[in-house]
Amino acid sequence: MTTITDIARRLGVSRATVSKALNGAPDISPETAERVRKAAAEMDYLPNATARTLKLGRSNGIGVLFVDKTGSGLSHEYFSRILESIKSESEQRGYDITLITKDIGSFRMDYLDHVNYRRCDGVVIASVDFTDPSVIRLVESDVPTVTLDRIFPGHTAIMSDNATGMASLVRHVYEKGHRRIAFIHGEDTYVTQTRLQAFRAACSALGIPQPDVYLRPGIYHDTAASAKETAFLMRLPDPPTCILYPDDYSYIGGMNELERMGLSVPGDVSAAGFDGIPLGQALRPRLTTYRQDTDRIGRLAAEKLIEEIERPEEYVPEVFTLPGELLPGKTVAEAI
Amino acid sequence: MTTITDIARRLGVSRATVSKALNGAPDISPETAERVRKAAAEMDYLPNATARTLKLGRSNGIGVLFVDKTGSGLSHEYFSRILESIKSESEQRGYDITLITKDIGSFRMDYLDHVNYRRCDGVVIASVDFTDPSVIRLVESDVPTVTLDRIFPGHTAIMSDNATGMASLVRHVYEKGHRRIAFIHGEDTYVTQTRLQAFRAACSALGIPQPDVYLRPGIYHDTAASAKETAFLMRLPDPPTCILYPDDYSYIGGMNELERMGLSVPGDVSAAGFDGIPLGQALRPRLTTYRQDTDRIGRLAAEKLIEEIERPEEYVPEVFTLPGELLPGKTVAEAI
DNA sequence: TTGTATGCGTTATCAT
DNA sequence: ATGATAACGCATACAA
Repeated sequence: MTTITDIARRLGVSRATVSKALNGAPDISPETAERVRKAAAEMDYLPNATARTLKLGRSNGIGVLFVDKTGSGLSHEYFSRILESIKSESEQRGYDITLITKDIGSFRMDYLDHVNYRRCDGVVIASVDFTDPSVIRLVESDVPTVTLDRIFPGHTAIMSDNATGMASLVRHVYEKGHRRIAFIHGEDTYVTQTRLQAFRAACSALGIPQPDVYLRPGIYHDTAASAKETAFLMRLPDPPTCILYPDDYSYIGGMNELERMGLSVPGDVSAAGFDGIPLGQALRPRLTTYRQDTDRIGRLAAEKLIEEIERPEEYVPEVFTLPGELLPGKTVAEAI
Repeated sequence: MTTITDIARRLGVSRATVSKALNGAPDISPETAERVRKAAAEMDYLPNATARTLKLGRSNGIGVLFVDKTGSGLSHEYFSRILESIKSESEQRGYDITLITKDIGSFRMDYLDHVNYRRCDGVVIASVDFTDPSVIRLVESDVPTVTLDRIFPGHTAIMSDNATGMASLVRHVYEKGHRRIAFIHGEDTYVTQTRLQAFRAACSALGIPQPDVYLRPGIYHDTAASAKETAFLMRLPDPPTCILYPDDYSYIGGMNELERMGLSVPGDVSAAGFDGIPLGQALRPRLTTYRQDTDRIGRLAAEKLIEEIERPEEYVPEVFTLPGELLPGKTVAEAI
């Protein structure tokens, strides 16, 4: 672990000189700068992030907050893909990633405490309960934050285009001839509200009837809940001809339930998911769904967060809505 | 951000006293200790990890190295589940997690450099190319490491029981009557070698013929490679009646290829995967596979790593082999 | 029992 | 152009 002091000693110069040379300060002679750089390379010098952070109050690290209420956490394919893209974009820009949590060890802390404890320069907030006071406290602190799929006034948010996604799904199944469309939606979140609203608007615009009983409360990423609601829907006197699921993964629950009931997709009933994860595309019949652009979502989140960190004065918070694309599969048949 | 100095000032004591009181030093009077603790709580004091790390040379943070050659990285369900369990176990024990990479920003560094840069107390190494010199350098350094699915002499390794897994799969399909069993294996890694060896041993023990042409080189988590090898196998004059895939995910490639060829699973050919991820269990027919215990693997890795960090003298490296379980699905039919 | 002094590695200010 | 010095927040050896 060679330090700046080692280099200074070897070259017979002061530590200040070495530091300046390494950081490209203008008041160092080109020859000295070169000597220092050469020595640093030879001695495998690497700055100590800890010392630097202590001195500068900046860590060159960002925190990522990922708490999935269903407990599936990182293993939720949609979010792990986003994490992956946040990570690679951050690295390129010189930041590494720390996973943020509550209550690390015996320390009782909330998210903001953890962020301060590690001096994270900013945080990407994804997949959390946005009503959690700890989350609110973090967002309202002066730590730069970027939220995913949730808007906080005065902050940057990256939104997957849920409204357009839902609208295009409804239009798609409408064009296939469906008029009795049920929607199993996720628990009450901003995303869910957006989708519900878009669902209703699209149905109205197309003149599709909207019986209340076709709107079922499911849970994201929860196959049991979808199974239950699927059973409920199909036992209705007037069952839907198409069911929209909260997400691709939860469709599995419905799929299995339908099989149990002796119903085939899309022979007896059509279905569509949301997310566009590989899982859905691997199913047979291939799932009709709306693909969210996880790669761009993650990259943009990291990019904007780092912009805010590095140029706080010029930074203007914005809401970005990223389009996805309809992925027509084989689970929506022409309705009779 | 209140510091130890703020507390000292408010209480009219020295910073040393505050520090000692907070750390439960024995040479502080109970009353003083109590006063300090109370003030700290009131002032929302939280230690600054950076300063502490600089002083102590320990960060209370561990690094996690996760590089998937196929580029799927964290989005590989098997690994993201392990990461999730490493994370929750570490948190409980007072450590948080930094994702380790090469070349962060303009700094050219390898894994060990990154670990030193952040002063990680230890590293869990998973899913990497273990022949990469950067990985070797990290393992051979004196940073405590725990590897997953790969043994390095003198280090702790957590092994999923690949040998038993492969053996039980072979036995299972044998009992279903299969004698022409092909194995599409992953790229050449320790895990692959273990499975290949177990496959051969099991076949020998059961008296199953092993034509070389039934042993195909696939790639983990790569559907295209499995598709290609599947096509090859099924065009053989004497095609197998059962194909074992590198993992559940890559089976998808084979499944789709078989469908394209007009062959049904398990009607025309049987198949099995490896991993036991939800994806496989969601498929219809449900995939026969061997489930690896991601939860225990991750927890044990974190537990052992932290033991080594905290009690380096007493620590004895060990190799742990964690059993999984056969998950009989519907993709292996009784052979004629 | 408490306080003083020192240093961890770095950078920034101010002299020289 | 270079160097001496202080400071970031904390913990510890040693002094009082």
